[in-house]
Amino acid sequence: MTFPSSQHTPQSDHKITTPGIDGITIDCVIFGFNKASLEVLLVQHAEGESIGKWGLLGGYMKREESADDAAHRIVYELTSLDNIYLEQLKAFTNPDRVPERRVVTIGYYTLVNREDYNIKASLSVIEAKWYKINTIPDLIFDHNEILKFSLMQLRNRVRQAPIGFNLLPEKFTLLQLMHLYEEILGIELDKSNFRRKILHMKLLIALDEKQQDVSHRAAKLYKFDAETYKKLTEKGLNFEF
Amino acid sequence: MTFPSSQHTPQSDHKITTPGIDGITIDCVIFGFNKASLEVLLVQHAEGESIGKWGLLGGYMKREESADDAAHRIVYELTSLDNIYLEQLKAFTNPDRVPERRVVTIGYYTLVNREDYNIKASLSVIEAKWYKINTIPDLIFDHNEILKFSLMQLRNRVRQAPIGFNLLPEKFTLLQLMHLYEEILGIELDKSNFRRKILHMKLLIALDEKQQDVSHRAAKLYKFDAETYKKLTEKGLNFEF
DNA sequence: CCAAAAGTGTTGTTGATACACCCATGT
DNA sequence: ACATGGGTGTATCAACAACACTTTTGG
Repeated sequence: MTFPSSQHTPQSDHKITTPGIDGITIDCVIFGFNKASLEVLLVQHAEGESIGKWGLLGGYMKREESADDAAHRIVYELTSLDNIYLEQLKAFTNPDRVPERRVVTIGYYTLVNREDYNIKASLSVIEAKWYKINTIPDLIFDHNEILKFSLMQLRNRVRQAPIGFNLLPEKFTLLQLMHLYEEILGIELDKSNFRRKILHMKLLIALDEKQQDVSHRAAKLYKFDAETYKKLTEKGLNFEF
Repeated sequence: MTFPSSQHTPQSDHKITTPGIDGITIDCVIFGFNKASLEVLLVQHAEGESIGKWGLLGGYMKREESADDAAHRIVYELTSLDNIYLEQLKAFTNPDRVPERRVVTIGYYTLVNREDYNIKASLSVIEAKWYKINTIPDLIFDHNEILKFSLMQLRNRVRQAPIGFNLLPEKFTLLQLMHLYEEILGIELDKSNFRRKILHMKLLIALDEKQQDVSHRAAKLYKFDAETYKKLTEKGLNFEF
């Protein structure tokens, strides 16, 4: 937008029509997939007024970084995960979302492969723990709302683009992938129809490997084909199940 | 998120790790539909450093209002439009999106019926003008980017929910609706197939009225059926064309 | 041999697509 | 009469759902 004349900028005058904001934070919903459950990484904070309470991983956005950069940094500081799938949800701006102060938060969600992940001791975090998404406790501030929104967003996005792969190890079986979709979308899928549909998309590369140490017929392993995805992504892609 | 210990809050210390932000603004992409064209309302600002330049309608978010409230207020102040369809896009946070100051903006888009609309003289706006979306000039700051993002979002949302109706008068013909979709999505549709599909959805109420003063066979008028939409919306709805 | 999951095949139904055609009305 | 858009009907094809079936492997 355009700024009012200079004597009304937030810098020169904090008290008039635009008293400004006390701060902008980033809060990040970290999704993981374990066995057959969609889970979220929550943290218990070590300092501040919300000490001991569970909440999303968050932090301040610095003046010289974008929100995307801030989100990547904050996730990296805790998990050492790099190059992860990360997407902005929206800004949460309810004036009383945080008591006392006027703090706007920009919500993010990320999809991580739990095998890669490795919690670091962090200055501001006592503990971090994965929660199944149907057993989420009461969280600080509006974090339950942010989480709910992120789930909606995840369910929508997962139907339109193959982002679900980010939750799986590099090599996976078709049924693992199917269970992932079933869990995220909360529906049941037909094995046969799922195979046909997903293989038709040409998004998977069949590997010359099979599962090891399973007490039943070993399934073929596949990996996601990022190349052909790029080609397909331009003309749209239907992921409905 | 959780705050660091009190001596590090943005209030008590502006210079440490979280120097904060100079302000949060709202910028709003106002879409309208005229004849067969999708258009956007742009404004020319009367004051500030960007005087005379075209940009999106924007303004500051006040301390005591949410971003949604601010967006509604800002649109109302210019157009007197109330109860309009309005949706947040995302926060735009590039550190140098605005020179000199660190200003984050929360983008919105709205769909308005151009028949209802009535520009008001506004303190901060010299002029407002509708631009066809393929003839958008260079805008201030990152407003071209915001506009581009809003178009993407509009194209996605319009396939999933019947929000397009907000761009039309209350009573409309099937071909008007079809042209709207053609224009937004940039595709050609088959008249016959479109009719079948849209009427099958039961989202339209056929009125006992016809077009007036047209130099060809008058078309039946329809209106959007908000009731059955609510019922359908819970179990999802496919708007693909 | 049995349990458990992997993987294949078949069939009916639905819905999208492409087109051809007739209808009403103002000039 | 003809141009313009309104409106109907139909044949073809691809996608999907439902479900029955066979295969492999460990215990």
